[in-house]
Amino acid sequence: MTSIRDVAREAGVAISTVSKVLNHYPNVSPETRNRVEEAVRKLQFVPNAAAATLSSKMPARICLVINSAPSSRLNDEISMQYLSGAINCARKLGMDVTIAFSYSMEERSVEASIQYLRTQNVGGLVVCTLDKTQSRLIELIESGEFCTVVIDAPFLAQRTSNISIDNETAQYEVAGRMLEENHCSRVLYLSGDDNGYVSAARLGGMKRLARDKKLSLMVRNGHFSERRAQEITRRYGAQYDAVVCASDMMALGAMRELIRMDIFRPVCGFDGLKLMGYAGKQMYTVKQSFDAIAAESIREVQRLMAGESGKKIVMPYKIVRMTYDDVID
Amino acid sequence: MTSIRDVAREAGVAISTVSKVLNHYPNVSPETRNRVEEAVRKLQFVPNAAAATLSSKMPARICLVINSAPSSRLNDEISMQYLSGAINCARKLGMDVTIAFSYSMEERSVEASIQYLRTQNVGGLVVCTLDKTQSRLIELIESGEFCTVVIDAPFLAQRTSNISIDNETAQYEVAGRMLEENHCSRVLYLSGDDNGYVSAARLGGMKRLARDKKLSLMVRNGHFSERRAQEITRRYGAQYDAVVCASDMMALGAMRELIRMDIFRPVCGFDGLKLMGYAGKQMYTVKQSFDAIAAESIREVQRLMAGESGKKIVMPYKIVRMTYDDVID
DNA sequence: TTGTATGCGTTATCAG
DNA sequence: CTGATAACGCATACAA
Repeated sequence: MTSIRDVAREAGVAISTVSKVLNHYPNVSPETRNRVEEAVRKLQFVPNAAAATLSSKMPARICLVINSAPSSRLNDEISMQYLSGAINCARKLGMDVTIAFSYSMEERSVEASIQYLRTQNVGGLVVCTLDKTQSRLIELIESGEFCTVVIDAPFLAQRTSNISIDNETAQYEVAGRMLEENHCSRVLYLSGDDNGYVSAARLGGMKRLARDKKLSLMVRNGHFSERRAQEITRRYGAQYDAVVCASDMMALGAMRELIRMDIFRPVCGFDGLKLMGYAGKQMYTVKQSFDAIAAESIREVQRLMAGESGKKIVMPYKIVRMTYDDVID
Repeated sequence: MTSIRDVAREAGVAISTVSKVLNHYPNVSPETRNRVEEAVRKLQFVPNAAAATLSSKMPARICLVINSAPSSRLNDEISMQYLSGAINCARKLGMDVTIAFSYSMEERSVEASIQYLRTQNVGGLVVCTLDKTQSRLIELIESGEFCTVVIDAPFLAQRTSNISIDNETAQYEVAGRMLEENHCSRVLYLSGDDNGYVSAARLGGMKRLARDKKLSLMVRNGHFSERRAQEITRRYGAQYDAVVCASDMMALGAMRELIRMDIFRPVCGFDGLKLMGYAGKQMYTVKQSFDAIAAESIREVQRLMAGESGKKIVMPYKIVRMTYDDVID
């Protein structure tokens, strides 16, 4: 294997000079820089990342914690976007990303996870999907052992940042838009589970809208479950003008049931899954840019690793209408 | 940071002895082994992976090449299963997995990719999704630069293995089962694109079935596209007894169109996506265990890296019926 | 601006 | 069975 030493010899300079060129240090004359770069090309030199991290002692790795329980397969679309956003961004920044699944972190003790991450030279965590049942992961975050960015959950500390869209306002807006267009005033709201960190904010947005627009509002807990959404809609759907859902999956269930009942009620969801195209009718939803969120998370965790302190980041979103034709290929 | 040296001091042995214990070498007395293990526990010692790979010169990393173009979001379910299967298996084997997206490999020159992978200490590749348009990735595979396992494409060489289910037989069986149950003999077959490596095998299976069962068979290229499947079904669906599709997405499109046309024809797909539950009717499909395939790929690439030679691996599958109720939560 | 020398935490070789 | 010690490839403080 060709090393930095060979490059140095080829270019007729010292090893350290090569290193400086490679790492874009300022104090190198253009001339030597050229010589070195040419030698690099000629020898097809490739720096060894392991040696670099070992030498610099800088843990350049970030662990992306994602969720993919068998039960959530249909949400994989979201996870993949987190993944690609994070990986592409990290690669640009020269950081290395390793993947962990949140369910597997729940299977091990916190100490075991910490040990594993340390072994892997992980210095920062990006937690993509978190609910209140994931006690070990939460403990890991709160331990402050690693710089951490948590998506969609309100953790904040010296070395912990959080990032999300403004769920409250988004829910307010998407519901408001749909209700207005359809002249509805009696609303059935399917909220998310209490274990979900975003549920409260979304519910809050809906309640605020109800106050502002003097809506009659009934709230039922759909637990982010398509099946529950169906059941609730079957029972109460006919009595309301519209169904507002705190997630796309629930919106799908609600719409499916309404079609089965052969009554029309506008429905809106939340997240912008492609799957929404299969609802059968067009639907409003809140489209998040998960890859942008993940990219920003990577930047943020890098900031934290550089010693900066944790903060709260709010990302933009869009209200969109999705139909089958927007979605299929 | 506590290192192997500290452990050695604590246990009163040499560094090399600690290393031997850590790596489960045979020639260590149970007594010293215990002393070392205790010291490890006491100091909460965590070995440094970077130093290990640097020293052993063994590239312990595997790059998993997956696909997640925006157009294929609905197939993310498959990619995520590949991902989790690979990562879980690799972790058990103590191998490190890094992720690359196939579209980003097409954006760079082959040399650049090789260089990047080398830098990352990658010794093996697992390519999850490949079609004939991905010329650079193909070139990379054929360069033999890395030990490679290709899923669902017939690459084979000294350091290249391939793995897949028996697509020919699977197509034969799933179509056979469905046609028999529904007493159909006139079949519209929506094949995959010629760019897909599995298309020919699946088509072959269908043709063999047609011969064996004396079916009247019409083949149309659906390009793995839901929309195309719809169009073809609209045009020809009424003239046939059943629609057999080389992918779930096409099956969805076909079924949707049949429902719109308000005629019933049995449809079957291929892959076992959860999304199939949204077809509206129950459907037969071929369920692949993508995570098992990925896990096996990891084991295989490790075998290749150990110097063994490439081979062809065939994985099992199941014929299943999927309905909405099987799928939703 | 360039070069020298030391250390990062392991593994592996080889002598005891 | 155990212990020195030399790599591994690079970064960096320091000397020139």
